[in-house]
Amino acid sequence: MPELPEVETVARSLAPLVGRRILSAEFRGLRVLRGADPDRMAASLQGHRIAAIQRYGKFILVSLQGAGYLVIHLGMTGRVLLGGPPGKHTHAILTLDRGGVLLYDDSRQFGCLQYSRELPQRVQKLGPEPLEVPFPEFEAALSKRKTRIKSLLLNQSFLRGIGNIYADESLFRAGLHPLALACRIRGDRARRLHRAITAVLTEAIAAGGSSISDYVDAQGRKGFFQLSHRVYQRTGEPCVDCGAPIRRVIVAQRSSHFCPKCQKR
DNA sequence: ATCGGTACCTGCACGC
DNA sequence: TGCGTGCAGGTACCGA
Repeated sequence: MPELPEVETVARSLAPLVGRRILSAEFRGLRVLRGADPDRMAASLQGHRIAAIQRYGKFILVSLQGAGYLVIHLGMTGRVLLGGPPGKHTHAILTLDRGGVLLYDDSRQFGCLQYSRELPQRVQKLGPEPLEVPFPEFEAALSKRKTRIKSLLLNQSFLRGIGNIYADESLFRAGLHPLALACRIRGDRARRLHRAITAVLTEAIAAGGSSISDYVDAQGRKGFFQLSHRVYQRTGEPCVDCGAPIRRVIVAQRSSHFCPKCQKR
């Protein structure tokens, strides 16, 4: 499900939980706890009030008043839902005051929930926010990487929050081939990429993200940015700009969709 | 220090 | 109907 725009949408939809108290926590699927003890985790959460909920890259940070963080990553299929009956893939149930219930669902279990006093290492070492990184810093970072641009955009220590959809869509808008070498993208081409990333992410957030299969926010609402995808999962369909069939190649073990005419190395 | 390749899971669409 | 295959928004870890 979740890249920056989807996680941002989910985090925003959790806003009604700020100020509420966690009465209890129950964990079923233990894989999403990544080895943490479910009883200790529940004890760490119990009784604390939610001070803030924010997105950080693809993570959701739930700040507990004076008591650390509940750190949530949605993986590929994670969903956070306010209320509703628990299902086959419900791994966590948080009971809140005033009758609130927060469920964590995740069929593939690539996501995780973690309690931590400080921000965990893997969160701290993420790169800058794509919507905040200034162009000179972005260009300088590009110049130091010998890898292909598609791989680099997926690397969370380069920028935090971009995933497969928005990498492909950004490269299309910038007119850059996914296999282009990052260190050779300079000047005008770098500028175009920086602008494309900003535009794509901003538009996607405004659309509530992309609902590819069953992604919904915490209140069950779908996003509609999938209607604006120009290359992602459009293999064989005509390019919206030139009509050439969109092609698919594997880069960094992930599908890359691009227009062979509009996107140059 | 940086790369690419592999592993981890379940569900779905497709062809036979 | 059922089975095998390939594919899917993710990251962690390994060895080169």
